[in-house]
Amino acid sequence: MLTLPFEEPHMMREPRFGANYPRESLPESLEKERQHDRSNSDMREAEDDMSDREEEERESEQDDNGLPKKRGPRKKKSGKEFDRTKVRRHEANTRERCRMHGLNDALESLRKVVPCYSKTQKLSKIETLRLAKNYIWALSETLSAGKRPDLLAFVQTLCKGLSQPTTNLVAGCLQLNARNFLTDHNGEVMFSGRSPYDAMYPYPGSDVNTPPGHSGSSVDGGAKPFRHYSYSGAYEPYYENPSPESGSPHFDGQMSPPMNFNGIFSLKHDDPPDYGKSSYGMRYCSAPGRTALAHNSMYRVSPEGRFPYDLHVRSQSFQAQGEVNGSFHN
DNA sequence: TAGGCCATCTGGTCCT
DNA sequence: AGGACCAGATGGCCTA
Repeated sequence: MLTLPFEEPHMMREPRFGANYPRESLPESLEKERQHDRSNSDMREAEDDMSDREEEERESEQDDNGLPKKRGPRKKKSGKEFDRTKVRRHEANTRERCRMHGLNDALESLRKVVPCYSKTQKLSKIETLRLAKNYIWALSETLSAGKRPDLLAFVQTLCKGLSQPTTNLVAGCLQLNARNFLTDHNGEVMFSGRSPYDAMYPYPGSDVNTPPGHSGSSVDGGAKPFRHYSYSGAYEPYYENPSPESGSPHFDGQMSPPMNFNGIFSLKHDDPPDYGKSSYGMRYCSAPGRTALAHNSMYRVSPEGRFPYDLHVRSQSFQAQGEVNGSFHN
């Protein structure tokens, strides 16, 4: 169906800034799209005349019951009524744009609190939602387990159901070898590596890392290709690059806010972030020597450096919730 | 060039 | 009546 606007030519030139739209209070996000909008509206303006004609033809085709309309002179809206309809439609369009911008702002806020954030390589909407769901799931499992989590299993849970590019991005953010988190055709994350410490930290339960909506999708119908690997001083093989200063090819170097300002994942940080000020959640270090412990950590790295990350899952997570809620209530 | 992603317009439905 | 919400349609942009 060809959807064409009602706007009159003079409105089409500034489709976003009709008489009823407060320019002064225009959000920044709207301002940035003005240029883009103009190009679209120019195209629509050329089609406006045809729009009116086609609309009238549509109205004449069927009645309220979907049946062909009775013959006779079609009731035509008066010019005043027609103008009012157009104005209302235009106002509705403006409101709808604002609503969608609010939705996008909220989504952007969500992007900033999931464990993989990059201004230059933004996650798509659907991938943001998937990653957020996985993140919540992984954190919930960590909480319910009541014991130190498995790093790789945690990351694998994060990557479940994500596209390969997103998986690469997440792995890049975490400075892990993306090849260890290959996603198979069923959307399951396949781990190609093998930890010699698998038996050292056996994970309780068999399905604790399967997010809702991802169960039963494996080929064998029950067994998950998702294996639980523990982390120890021998984790170096899982890094794409031993240098903490280099990321994956898809990673632009900007860490997600959990690393940048929330401190969930703390890579590339020699100094521990100030958790008392702004951070929450989980972080882990990129090298055994980088203990980077917060004094209020729930989980701590063992003296042998077997567990190079720790968790902050109590008060800091509530802080995080507050931040998220705040973002969504802007 | 095809496909993915996105913004926008639009009409329908529901609610106040 | 009017606003919020939703989903379909459409076209633009970008990338492989």
